[in-house]
Amino acid sequence: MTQAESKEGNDSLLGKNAASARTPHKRDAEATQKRILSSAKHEFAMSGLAGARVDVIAEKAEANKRMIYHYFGSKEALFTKVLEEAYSDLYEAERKLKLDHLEPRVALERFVRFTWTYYLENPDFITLVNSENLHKGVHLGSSGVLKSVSRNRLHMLENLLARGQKSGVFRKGIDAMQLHISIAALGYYYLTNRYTGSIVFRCDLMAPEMLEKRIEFNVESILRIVGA
Amino acid sequence: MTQAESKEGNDSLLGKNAASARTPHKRDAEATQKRILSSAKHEFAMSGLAGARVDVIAEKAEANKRMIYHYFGSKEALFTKVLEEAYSDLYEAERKLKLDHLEPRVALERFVRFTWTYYLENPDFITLVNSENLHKGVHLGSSGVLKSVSRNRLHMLENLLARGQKSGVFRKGIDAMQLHISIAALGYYYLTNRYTGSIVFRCDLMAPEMLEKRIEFNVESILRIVGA
DNA sequence: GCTTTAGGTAAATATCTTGTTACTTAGAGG
DNA sequence: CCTCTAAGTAACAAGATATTTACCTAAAGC
Repeated sequence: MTQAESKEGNDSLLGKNAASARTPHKRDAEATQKRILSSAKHEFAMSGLAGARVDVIAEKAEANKRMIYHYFGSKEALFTKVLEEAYSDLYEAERKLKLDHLEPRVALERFVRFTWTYYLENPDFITLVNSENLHKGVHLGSSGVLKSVSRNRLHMLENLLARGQKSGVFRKGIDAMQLHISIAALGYYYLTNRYTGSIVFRCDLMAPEMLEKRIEFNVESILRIVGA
Repeated sequence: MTQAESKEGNDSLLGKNAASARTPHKRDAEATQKRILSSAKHEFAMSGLAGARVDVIAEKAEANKRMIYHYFGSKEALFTKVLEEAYSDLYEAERKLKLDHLEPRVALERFVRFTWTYYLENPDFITLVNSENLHKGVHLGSSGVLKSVSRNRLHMLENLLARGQKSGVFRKGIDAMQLHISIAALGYYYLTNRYTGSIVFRCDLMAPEMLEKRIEFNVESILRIVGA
């Protein structure tokens, strides 16, 4: 080693290969917080609150443990922030769905498919929610963010149901909350229990053709539940 | 200690308050293992694999940590055993359901209610399964027990569907596995996410009248899904 | 250029936690 | 009664782990 590292040479420490690890990050509070949040989301999703390691979160964020405490205060506060972001992201994606102008059955089907696809493409969301429920919701419970963000959570579905009932394609008396929960349930359960499910049913629940079968079953099921 | 307990005096497995905690247990390998398993089930269900503490498991079992390693080998092996037992218990309860002689729709409804009630009365089962899925099913995957126990898991439901199709009350082409998963999903999701759900929907999902509404919705949903 | 401050680093600390070791003793079988 | 095995206890070792402390330095504002 000639003189390769002049001053900030924070090399090997982590086993990553390319340049990104070498290049010390420019001082950028916002970027560092983002890296920490992203890393934390991944670690908490992978190992849960108790299983995740602050050291690993810092390392994967290419940041220092000290920064975690500087920006977030504690491991639990970081977990709370991660959860809030996860919910915000889902709600944001939901809001982008424009279902109001669609025929009710088409709109509902689209919502079912959206929910499924979101879970499929954001597996972290599911394990984070599971972790929070293991902890009895204490982090979200004391977080104003979720409460404000999840206001009118059922509005869209209520509108949809009302339109469908009016036009006669949906039956009357459907509870929007029960339906919302059911739409989530049919996808969430399948995906969150994909490992034990694959063992119990002796097949790969994550095989593409199995996923395909599942979403089609879910769409048909929900349409039958609301059908007039 | 007079002689109060003759020999198998395994007092209240858990929630003991006064004397029983003091009285040293008679030497009884089987009883000790049972106490450890029961305590471990509770702790793992409450805190997950990473969050549970071997010390606490031993203490609550009124046993010694050493005994855990003596009888089960490691924390993970104990977790595996707890899981195996949890699944066996569910399957055992399922087997006791005698649905063969019932009219298909009645039998199916009974199965939906059974599944719901089992989850409701055995909340440990849900969190244990969640924990195992967080760990990608590695413990059950390498356990011969579950594999042998869950053979023919769909047999009952397949029979039921066949009978209902024959008599015309169920439509044709229903996949027993998809239906089985859906029956579990509608109950499991609601209960496993009861904390975050109560926050998001601003109501107590565990209030008796809410539970009542949910199971009725689930029964109707499943019957609609299979309806001819 | 100089000062100040906020972004950043490394090492220390105090506490936990799993698993082990060395030891004690009940009680079954002779 | 005596012996020997297996149930049980308590204390320890080694390594993690969350959080803090002491320190450094880039770069923004003057």
